[in-house]
Amino acid sequence: MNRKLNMREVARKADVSVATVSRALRSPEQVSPNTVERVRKAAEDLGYVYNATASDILKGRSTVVGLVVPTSSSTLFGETIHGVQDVTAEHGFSVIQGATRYDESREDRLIDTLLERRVHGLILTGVTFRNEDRIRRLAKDQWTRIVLVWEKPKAEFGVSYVGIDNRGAAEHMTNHLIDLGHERIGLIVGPYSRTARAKHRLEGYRDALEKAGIPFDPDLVVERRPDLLEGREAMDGLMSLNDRPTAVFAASDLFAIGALKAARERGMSVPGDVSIAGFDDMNFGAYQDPPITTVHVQAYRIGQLAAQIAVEPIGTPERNYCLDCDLVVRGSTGRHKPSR
Amino acid sequence: MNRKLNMREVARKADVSVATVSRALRSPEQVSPNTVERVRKAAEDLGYVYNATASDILKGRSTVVGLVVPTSSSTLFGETIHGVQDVTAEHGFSVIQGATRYDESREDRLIDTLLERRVHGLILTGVTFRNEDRIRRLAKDQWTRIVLVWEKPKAEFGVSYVGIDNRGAAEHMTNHLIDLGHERIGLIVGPYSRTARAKHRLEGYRDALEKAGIPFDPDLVVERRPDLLEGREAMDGLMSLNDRPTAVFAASDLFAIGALKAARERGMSVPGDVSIAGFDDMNFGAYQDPPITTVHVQAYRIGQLAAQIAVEPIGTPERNYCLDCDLVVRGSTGRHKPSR
DNA sequence: TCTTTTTATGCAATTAGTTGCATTTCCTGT
DNA sequence: ACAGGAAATGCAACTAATTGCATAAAAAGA
Repeated sequence: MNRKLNMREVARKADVSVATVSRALRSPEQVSPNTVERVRKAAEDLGYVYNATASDILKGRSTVVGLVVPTSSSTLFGETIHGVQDVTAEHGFSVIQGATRYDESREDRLIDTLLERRVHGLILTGVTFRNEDRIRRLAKDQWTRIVLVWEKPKAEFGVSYVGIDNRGAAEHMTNHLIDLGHERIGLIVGPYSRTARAKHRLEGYRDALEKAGIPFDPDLVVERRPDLLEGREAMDGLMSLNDRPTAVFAASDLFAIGALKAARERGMSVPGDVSIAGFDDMNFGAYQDPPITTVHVQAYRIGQLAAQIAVEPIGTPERNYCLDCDLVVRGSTGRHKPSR
Repeated sequence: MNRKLNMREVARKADVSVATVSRALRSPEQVSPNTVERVRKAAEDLGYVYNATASDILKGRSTVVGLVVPTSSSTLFGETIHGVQDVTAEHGFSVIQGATRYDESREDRLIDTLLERRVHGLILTGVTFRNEDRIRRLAKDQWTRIVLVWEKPKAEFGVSYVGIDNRGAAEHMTNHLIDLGHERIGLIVGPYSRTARAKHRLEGYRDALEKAGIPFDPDLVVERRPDLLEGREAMDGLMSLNDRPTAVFAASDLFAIGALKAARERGMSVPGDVSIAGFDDMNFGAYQDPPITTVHVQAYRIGQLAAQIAVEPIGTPERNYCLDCDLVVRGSTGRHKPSR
């Protein structure tokens, strides 16, 4: 209806100046109670809504943070998103969000857009190597607060991060499988050639093998985009090998659940015929049959911490957190039976 | 670093006026190729980034849409979010997103914030009855384009919507169970006292019972917040009844997967001892053992359509879509065996 | 060469809210 | 009653980008 409903209109109605309206609504202690009431009533009657964007512009700041996730349809990143939203809301910030869907050009465009919106902070999950340089430059310029999430970047990156020790956790899980007597261990892993998270999980897997003196076999490693169907297909491939693995480390619970289905379809029992281990501890994992052995990640907490860093004033020194993540042993992994 | 890097700076560097900079960057055909080049270079050198927010303010429009979902950690709403993001991005819009987490006060505050950000459109998923009046008023004022999603609202609501016929689909699914010979059919359903989506599913269930001449038993209806654990607990309650149901319609796949686990824990076979039907066709459903019979919903498409409506110019008449959703019969439902 | 037309660029006002400074109003003390 | 101080309010400039109008410069036509 009335497209230009601004403080001027309210001022006219309340018979005061715009300045007074601004003060009455935003810092009422500077205005007489009488006037505050009159202005409030005028605003109410007109249906006036404060314009946060205009305020941001004028004050030369921004109360928006950008959030980039690989996908919005994941219970795991969902928890992180909730953590971010809760903390930003507390500070009066809004969240502009976008999903890359593992597509690098979408990632590029998303970051462009967020910068044009002048986000105060930028929380990046699963950035690809391609954009590393750009991130580093942005961080150095100090216009926006950059927070890398879910991954601990290289030491002298000069960027805040909130992550987990993917490499250590992957090594830990692989050791669990080795301890159960497995020697041929398959790995289904995310796009390790493009993201650090997947790369480090692969490295952890190799570390464990090496320390145990088990030779690395590239045929046992499958690189896939994390999702159920890809996990199922990857598992199917691994199970078709001549000398097939007796355990599979599916480095995402999505892979693991897909793999579980593939095993079931082949009439294989888990963990009787093959053990399956996941990563991330997505809520669905515990509801599978058998429930998935996995690595627990404090996804919500990660989001909270990232948001806390992101909303801090420009110029605040970078902060880093590396969160613990524990092995959760459930029913999908078991002792290797050499009898087969 | 340089906090006030604006067109004025670029203009100074390129030795032209701000007006020329604006034109060179945004509508280069109005400026001589020579100058365009000089301005572009200056902008590049300074690391200038266009300020979309300032442009919005001046033009008195907004290129942001607000998106409210019940939860961000759902593969289902995730698809809708992707649909929204893809279409809005095509039109140069950004998405400010928030999750209510089934909390009404969070919903209130979220809508407040989005209005203060002057979103051009507002896509609302799972609004509670509490906010219905407010929505109706907002829609009438025509400042923002309101789109209700995932639910077909009452006829003369005067708001755009993109939804499914929850009532019809629920009736359809209940009929499926009745056709299989079930007469005692449990229902685990979302907060029907607060959201239309759940309410209509309950009504569809009752419609089917009534038409089949099966008396409605309130003990068989459990109202819960949609999530795995709640589904498991609800199922446990239903299975503890003296005259327990032989089939359970879990009106969300989350409930269904939780219920499946509860049945398993009690040593009951599905569908041998009890049939379980879900709703929404979340990707995990097909990966359960047995795979869940459910109602397929075109979640991504819903998001696309909603976004299309949301980005249309203010004043465009409201549009409505009611999408088809098909029954997907999988392994979790089977014929009732009176032998028990 | 001089006009006419086209093209390019600058000026200044505009959007909405904020804030330092100036002014007015009110209250207190003498 | 009047000065002094405090509180309340208004004025106007500011944030960044856009655009109608005016002017300047270049190109085309006579």
